Amino acid sequence: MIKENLEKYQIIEDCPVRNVLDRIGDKWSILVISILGELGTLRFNEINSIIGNISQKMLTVTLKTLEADGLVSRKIYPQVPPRVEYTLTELGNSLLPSIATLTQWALKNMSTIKASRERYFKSLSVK
Amino acid sequence: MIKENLEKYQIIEDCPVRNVLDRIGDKWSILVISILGELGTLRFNEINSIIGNISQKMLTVTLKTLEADGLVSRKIYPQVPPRVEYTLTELGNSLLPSIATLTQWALKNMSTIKASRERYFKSLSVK
DNA sequence: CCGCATCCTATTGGATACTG
DNA sequence: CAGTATCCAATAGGATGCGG
Repeated sequence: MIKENLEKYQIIEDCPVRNVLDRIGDKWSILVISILGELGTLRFNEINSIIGNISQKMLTVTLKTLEADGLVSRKIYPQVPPRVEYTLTELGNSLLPSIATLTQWALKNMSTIKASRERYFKSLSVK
Repeated sequence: MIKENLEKYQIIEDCPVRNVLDRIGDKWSILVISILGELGTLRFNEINSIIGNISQKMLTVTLKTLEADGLVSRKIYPQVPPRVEYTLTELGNSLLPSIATLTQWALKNMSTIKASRERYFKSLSVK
């Protein structure tokens, strides 16, 4: 009864789901997508300011990865100093509902989870 | 117009969303939750077999973390050799729809994303 | 059977300095 | 302004061996 489920979950070559989720499962992608989804088009330093504690390097690689995956589009204005704007693509927008569902779940249950963690670690120190 | 959004996204102390999403954003949690969600109660080695390429250590820490967060319950049968069963809690079950939405999005769009990546890296090598 | 402990490697991500 | 390049620290995660 379990045998027939093996193939479904085993990562034979490269699991399609993990292949995609690994990307947005990093430290900043979901946050950047949420911000762009809510505020629309933003410049590099605007995103930087909004997040506040992201390093320039990580914002660069996050945006580059999202651009490579086709979730974010990048528009360069050929002027000095340069102006670069980022916007969600249609594909990026299609991801918003899923992310919203997930973050809402997180918001709703975070206090329960935190309490559970404390209870768990307290029970460990007793043993 | 951006100022009033600052506080919302800046990670002043610890962002509640990231605090929770960091956990399920690791390599195995979503997979384990999906498997338990679909197959119900499973023993340690059953999950191990179904995934196939997970190390024993990582399955242990993944299950322990999910248990600490209250997403998975652990039942020990006091016998030799030991028998330990894992099941989603109600909280764990409540996460299933969100995960399903996300994985369905991933499945639906993975080919598009893969194509986008190839196009992107091909355009890089041209420059 | 179900782990835990240890060691080791690879990857992630931050800090800093520099460029068009 | 919008990056790139380099170095470094922290963490994640795999391999192996042992134990109840």
